[in-house]
This record gives sequence, C-alpha cells and structure tokens, in this order.
Amino acid sequence: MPRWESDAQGRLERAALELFEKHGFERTSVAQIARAAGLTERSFYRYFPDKREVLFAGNELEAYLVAEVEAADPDRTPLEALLAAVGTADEIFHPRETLLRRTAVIAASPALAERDLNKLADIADALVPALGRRGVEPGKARFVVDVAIAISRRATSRWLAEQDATLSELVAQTAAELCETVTPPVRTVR
Amino acid sequence: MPRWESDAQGRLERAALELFEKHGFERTSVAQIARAAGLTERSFYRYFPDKREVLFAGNELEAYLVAEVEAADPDRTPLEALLAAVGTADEIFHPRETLLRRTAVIAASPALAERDLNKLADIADALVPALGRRGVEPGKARFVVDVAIAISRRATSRWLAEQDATLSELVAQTAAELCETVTPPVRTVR
DNA sequence: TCCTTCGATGACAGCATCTGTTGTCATCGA
DNA sequence: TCGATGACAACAGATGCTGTCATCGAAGGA
Repeated sequence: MPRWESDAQGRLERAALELFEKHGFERTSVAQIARAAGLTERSFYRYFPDKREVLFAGNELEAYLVAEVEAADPDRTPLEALLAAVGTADEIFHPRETLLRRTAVIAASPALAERDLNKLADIADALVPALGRRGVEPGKARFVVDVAIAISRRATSRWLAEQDATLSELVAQTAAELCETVTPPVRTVR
Repeated sequence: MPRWESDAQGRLERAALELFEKHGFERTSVAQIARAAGLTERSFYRYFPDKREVLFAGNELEAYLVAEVEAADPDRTPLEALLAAVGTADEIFHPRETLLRRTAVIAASPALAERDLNKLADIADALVPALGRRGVEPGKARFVVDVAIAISRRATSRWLAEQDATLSELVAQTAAELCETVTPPVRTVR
C-alpha cells in the first residue's frame, strides 16, 4: 500500500483546470489547487515551476513536430514539411473535449494567454534548428516557421469551428489562400 | 518650484532600463527602481501596472500602424497596406540606440520576452479590426496580419543587422521571398 | 492673505507567488 | 537489517502587487 496516492501531477492538473473553470485563474490560489489534490502548496512547486505552467506541462506537440519535420522527405520544401507535420499533429494529441475546456480557460485570463503565446514561440524556436538540419539558413528558417504558424493558426481555428473537415485538408486550403494573398489574381473591372 | 521633480514616469523608465542592464530583470526589485528614480515602490505601481510594463509603456507603434492602415489607398491589397505601414513605422519611433539596449534586455529575460510577444499580439489584435474596416472578413484579416508580422520580423531583424538598407526596402524584399517560398521556382537538375 | 480644494505622493498593512531548507516517513536494494 | 533514495510536509522569508488613508504643496478664489 503506497503512502501517497499516485499521479500527483495529474491530480494537480485536473484540480487546477476545474478550479480555473469555476472561479477563474486569478481568483484561485496555488494553495487551493494543492489542497484539492491532497497536497501542500510547496509540493505544487515541485511539479510546476509556476502557477500558470500547470496548464502547459509537457511538450509532446513540440517533440512531435520536430520529429516529423526531421523525418520528412528531403525533397520537400521546408514549408511543405512544416505544413505536413502540422496537418497531422493536432488530431493526435488533445482529445477535442479537454482541448476546448483548456482553450476557454486560457482565453479568459490574460496571464494564461500570455503563457500560451510563449509556448507557441517555444515550439517555433525548436522548429528553427530542425529546419536548419535540413540545410535551411537560420534567418530564413525562422521566417518559414512564422509563416507556417500563421497558416496553422488559421487552419486550426477553422477546424475547431467546422468539425467535418480534416485538419490537413484545412491546412492545404489555407496554404492556397496564402498564394492568392501574396500574388492576388488579376482584378477584372465589372 | 514644483514639489517633485517632473517626468516621474520617464525617470522610472530610464532607471529601470539601466538597472536591468546592470543586474538583470529578475535580480532588480521594484523598490530599487523606485529608489533610483527618487520615488517609493508604491508610486511605481501608480505609473505601471506591473514590473515588466516599465519597458513597454505607450503604444505609439500600435496607434501609428492602425492609422496608416486605415488611411491607406483603398485599391491596395490588405497585405500591401500592412506592409507599407510596417515599412515606414520602425524608423519613426525608437532611436536605434535605445531600441538595441531594450532588445538586449528583453532577450535576456524570459519574463520580458513573454511580455514582448504579448505586446506584438496586442498590435495584431488592433490591426484585425482596422482591416475589417477595409472590408476584410475577420478570420482572413487575422491571417493576413499574422503573415505581415512574419514578414515584418524578418525584415526588422535584417534591418538591425545591416544598417545600410531601408526598412521598407527590406520589407519589399522579404515579401518577394515569401512568394518564392510559397510557390517555389521550378527546380532544374544540375 | 487666508482658505479650500485637488492631485501627487508617502506610509503602512496585507495577501499571494515563489524559493530555500530541513525533517520525516516509506520503499528499494544489498 | 541498514543505508540510500524519493516523495512529501513544515517553516521561514523575499518579492510582487493592492487597498487605504494621511500628508504636503500648488492653484485658485474670496
């Protein structure tokens, strides 16, 4: 018989999500979260470096994208490799339901939105050297990653709205939209 | 004779920048900044909502970009309007010297980098409705703004490195680079 | 000249986040 | 059986940030 319940970290994460949903991020203290998980405030900080991080632990998405990009066909354009990785990523992680709960909580708190942006930037920072290993110069790699993220954001937002389309379909569609945006079709006077 | 020295906010900003350069962001306390500016800690929070904001006060850039976009020629593509605004913006504000100091301090602290990203996101959020007033649908507007920001980041980074080129030149050049990236030129086997 | 009002600031108290340190108990392996 | 390790609690403390009230000087009118 173990002295402590197992999965302390998971218990903290679930308790935090529920408390944030119920009372908001700012109005729930770390001590409350820890108590709800049967731990002390100090133990919380053993698992998470700060209060916000309880919603952002783990970087499976980053690892997945980096791995996919590095494993991609060398004949592919850097942008193609990134978009292919993005297209298959979001369906793998995050059961849609908790993804929606998390998104709502994050959108409701500026502090959490801030951290969310930072996590996206971390993914971008990890993707740049991955492209470098494919022979892309760093400045260019950063640029391509930024463009891929712009496409990914538009595609993901559509994916959350209309549930019938595949993410990779929407990514391809958005990439085509980018082409039109950059080189607009000839305007005909009507 | 005024009871207090004038420009308390400016004194706080200058003192903060110097202390951050000297000791780092985390290792300088709000009380230190206030003391260096001849004020108390409490007064600091009257001017800035939090410690990080002392480096980010004012949103002249956001206001400028929004104004430029709204005043742009209606015949211009949304992306063209954004890029034209960006091309003329960064030279107007920020004497290059303090911009470099600020950038170095921000890059040295994760907390400040986080806030910096957030400020960029705020500018993006302000630009989306500005494009909306030009008749662009919101989702699309967000996308175009993200792309413009990607271009702007690459161009600005080049502008800081090579000092001889104009920002607007670099923006145009980077936009061309985007065209090639999206629709890569036909590869010839050598 | 006196008085009133007003705005900027100081002084102080208080809560929350986050850190360092130490002690305690189970579990594991020798 | 014993020492090492790991998981946690307990306590103390620095710092960020907020609420509240007193204070001082300036500006303006009577």
